[in-house]
Amino acid sequence: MDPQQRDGKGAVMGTLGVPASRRRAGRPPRGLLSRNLITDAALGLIATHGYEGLTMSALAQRLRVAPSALYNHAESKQEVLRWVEDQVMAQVDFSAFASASWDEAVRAWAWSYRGVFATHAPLISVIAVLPVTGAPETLAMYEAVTTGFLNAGWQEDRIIPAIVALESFIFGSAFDTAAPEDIFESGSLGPNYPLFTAAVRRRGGSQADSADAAFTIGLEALITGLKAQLVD
Amino acid sequence: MDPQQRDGKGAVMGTLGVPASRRRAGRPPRGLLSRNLITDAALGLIATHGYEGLTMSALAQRLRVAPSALYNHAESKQEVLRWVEDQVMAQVDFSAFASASWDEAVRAWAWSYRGVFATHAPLISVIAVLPVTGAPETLAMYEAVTTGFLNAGWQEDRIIPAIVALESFIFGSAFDTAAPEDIFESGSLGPNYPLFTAAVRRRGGSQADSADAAFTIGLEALITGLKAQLVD
DNA sequence: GCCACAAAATGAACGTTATTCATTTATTAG
DNA sequence: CTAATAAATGAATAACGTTCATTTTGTGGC
Repeated sequence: MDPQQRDGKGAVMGTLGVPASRRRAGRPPRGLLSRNLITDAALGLIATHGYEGLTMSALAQRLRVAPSALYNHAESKQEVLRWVEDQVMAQVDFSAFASASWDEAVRAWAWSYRGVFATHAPLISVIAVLPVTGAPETLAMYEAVTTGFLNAGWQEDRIIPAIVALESFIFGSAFDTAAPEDIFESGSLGPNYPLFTAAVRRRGGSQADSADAAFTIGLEALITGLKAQLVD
Repeated sequence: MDPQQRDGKGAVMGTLGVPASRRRAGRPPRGLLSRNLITDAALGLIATHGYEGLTMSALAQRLRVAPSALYNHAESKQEVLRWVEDQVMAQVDFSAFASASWDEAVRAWAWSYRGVFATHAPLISVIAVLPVTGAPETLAMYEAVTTGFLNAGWQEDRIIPAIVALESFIFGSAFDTAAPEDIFESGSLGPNYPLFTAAVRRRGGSQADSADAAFTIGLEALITGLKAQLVD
């Protein structure tokens, strides 16, 4: 797609044509790349072309640079992904922990968290396993959430497991938002599974509605259940 | 790795060496491939070399066949992955729904489910979005779970959302089991986030223990919370 | 029993992808 | 001023999924 973006013809040109200015090799007077520039370009690419569109070549093209130039700044694509991850995490709104009740804060935070990662599902498998070391935005979120839990009277040793449990549910739910309308359609095999098929039919509404309903039910259950564990 | 599995030397050979019998082109007398053979080989490959090891070339090599031969049976690698998926789903134990109480059944099923997908994490992003159409093992599980919910007195229209909520938590938790020991180690940034850092320190034990603890807390909270929603 | 056609294999391509390396140029430290 | 380093290009590479022409074999209809 998009045959030759730069110019064409190996000819030296310049005799007539528009700039076309292919940069010659060698360090340029002023740097063309930086961690921030790369991260922003990656986020832009993801926004317009999705995660399949995020290739090192496309990234380089968007930055008007050769692909190999990226490797002077990032060790690998994985590292770029890590930068993106922290930026994405910064979009999660945890402000409610500073003001609202524990219930309300968890609710607001969880909805925001799921919303953000619904559009960044491919990051989930990376994030879920990635140390937070060197991810300041992520750490800032955890600090705020921890504070909220402490203020609500949570025991210190129960906080991290509770956060992990909530996050697990949020991540799983983020995947669910991308599920197609017919995910539970059993097709020709349907009659073999009558109770399930009937239950699926009772659950009306669009897929977005279904995903929201499941998230609501699960989140409220978690909030209730966690609070119950708190008192004993 | 494994330099030349087939033979070596372009020479015709046969004058002395062992069989080595490189199959000549053309349809063989008896078929060498089938959906089942391919699925089993894929599962074997995953078991020994993980999901990074599951390539079409490796699959072909294990089946002693040229890579292109696979495409006479599977449309794509994605399709092979779908076959694998249904086989993996068959490993989930949902038998408790036939005998135990709702609480006990959900508990047993969820632990089994998480255990299975902890070793098949790369499948999660596929499964979570894949229609169940034509996946009999998956459907059998849903039918059994639905039955268990009905017997426990659940309203038909609340069952699917509840299952989806539980699954979301299970999938997210499966990712968590693969997290490294130091996932919450804030490193040099630590002092900036004192409450979080302290809470992390209070959570002792290995990563496996931590993951189990978070899963226990979340699952018990979900069970409690869902039951609470049931009565109102 | 022949014959056309479909099915199933090989092996040689192809287009992407991430990544590496030699080379060139510019900035910066001593 | 000079040596080292940083940052770009462009060519090359290996791996991966996939396609295609070709060959051989099985099969169903006359």
